[in-house]
Amino acid sequence: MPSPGLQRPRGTADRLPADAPAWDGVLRAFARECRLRNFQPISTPTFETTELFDKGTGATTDIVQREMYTFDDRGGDSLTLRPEGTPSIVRAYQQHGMHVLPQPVKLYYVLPVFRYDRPQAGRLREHHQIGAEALGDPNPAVDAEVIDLLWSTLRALGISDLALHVNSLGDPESRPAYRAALVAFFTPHADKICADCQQRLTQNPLRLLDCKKPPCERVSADAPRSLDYLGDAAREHFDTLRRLLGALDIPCTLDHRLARGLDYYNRTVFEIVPPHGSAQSTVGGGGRYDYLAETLGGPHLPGVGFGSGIERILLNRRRVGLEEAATHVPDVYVAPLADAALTVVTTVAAGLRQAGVATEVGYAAASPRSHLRRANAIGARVALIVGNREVEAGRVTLKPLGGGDQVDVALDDVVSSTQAVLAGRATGGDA
RNA sequence: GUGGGCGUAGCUCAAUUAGGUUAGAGCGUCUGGUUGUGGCCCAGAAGGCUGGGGGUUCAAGUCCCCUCGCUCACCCCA
Repeated sequence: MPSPGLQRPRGTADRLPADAPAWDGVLRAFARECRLRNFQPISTPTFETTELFDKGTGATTDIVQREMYTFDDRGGDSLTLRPEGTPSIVRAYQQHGMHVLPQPVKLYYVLPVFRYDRPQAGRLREHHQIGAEALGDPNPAVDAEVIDLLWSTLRALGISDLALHVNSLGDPESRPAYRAALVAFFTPHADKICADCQQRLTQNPLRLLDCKKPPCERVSADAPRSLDYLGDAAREHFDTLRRLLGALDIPCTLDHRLARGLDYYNRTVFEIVPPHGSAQSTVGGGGRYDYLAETLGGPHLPGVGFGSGIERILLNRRRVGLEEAATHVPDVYVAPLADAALTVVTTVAAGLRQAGVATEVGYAAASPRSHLRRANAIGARVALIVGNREVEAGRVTLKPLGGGDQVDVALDDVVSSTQAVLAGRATGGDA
């Protein structure tokens, strides 16, 4: 691997031509599911003011505390490579006055996100997410549609063994009571939980729930459940969501310990995970964030959305044994046998391309053997050979590479004859 | 951020039990196999400061240290 010279930065990946079909497949499936639900595409800058994430993502999150790529630009402004998509989308909603549009405003995006973390399988410092946000409507039917969008996309991609975990974190009014209950519950057990968790006890008690360490899990098994602290409205919201998920035939598991790592969630939180996944295997996750917009200094704006890692989706496609499509190859190869054929080759190729036929050319005169070897290696189905004989006669030799006799066609008929051969019809050329 | 494994041509791997001459092969690439015809086959070539740096030794791809990178687990997330 590391040959001399420059290497890409740690935790980044090159996406090579061979990877394109799989990647495009994800984007196409996602765009289709979005279109079917009237989600519209949006894209926002790769970097934003640091303040957006400090306030939006939340100062107590790991993301903000130790994972952001933050730098001062030459003008002295603090900027940050986005570590997630949601705050940018809410910011764009506010900045463009999308409250004048029919609500909810439903947006989707595909974007690179950056987090400084130790790379491992399924975890990169730059990864890519598909995501969607529905802004301006608090109804649980919107939550259901957002979850359905991600679920359906993954199903369309052939990954059918994933599990949906859901929970409700309640609203700001009920949160203090629940938080206090957690603290009251865990404090007597403080000596039995890990050091991290002891810190969480004061910093962010909700996160005590999803610690995977056995001692902590033992303790938290009997911990108070957020559902028991929900207000009537939040309870009804969650019940309706689960009913609608049932109507959509989306099986979901109630996970009392699902808390998510972002500060802004209220009510609905969800995650989609593979059957035997570990912590870093989450394929996608999201939730409702009705108070994020206010946190950013705007008017009240309910919202719900998700993000899902494209690299992890692809990992799961491979895990379940799905084959990816082959890369595109040209249909035709045009081969000059002599310098005098170069002009003809160029114009023939241009004519084919105008007719929509993918065409590769030989860029220099060479022997038929070497040209045909190359044509074969490239995967072309038809070779068009132009040598001195053809140039003089104003014709080209058309050779089907899958077998069959080669024919000699007039320059004016090259496009139609080639298309006929590609379509599997008789060539019509005179031999 | 914490711990473990690994690092030889573009790729997959070799390199004779405690180190020993010009580090090999297959695949791939390029060029040829007389006269204008591919796939198979044959031949040849290109391609490595053995990730990088330092150390031990008469001698290091092989041993030691550092560093970079990959990888696995933890953590966290997508």
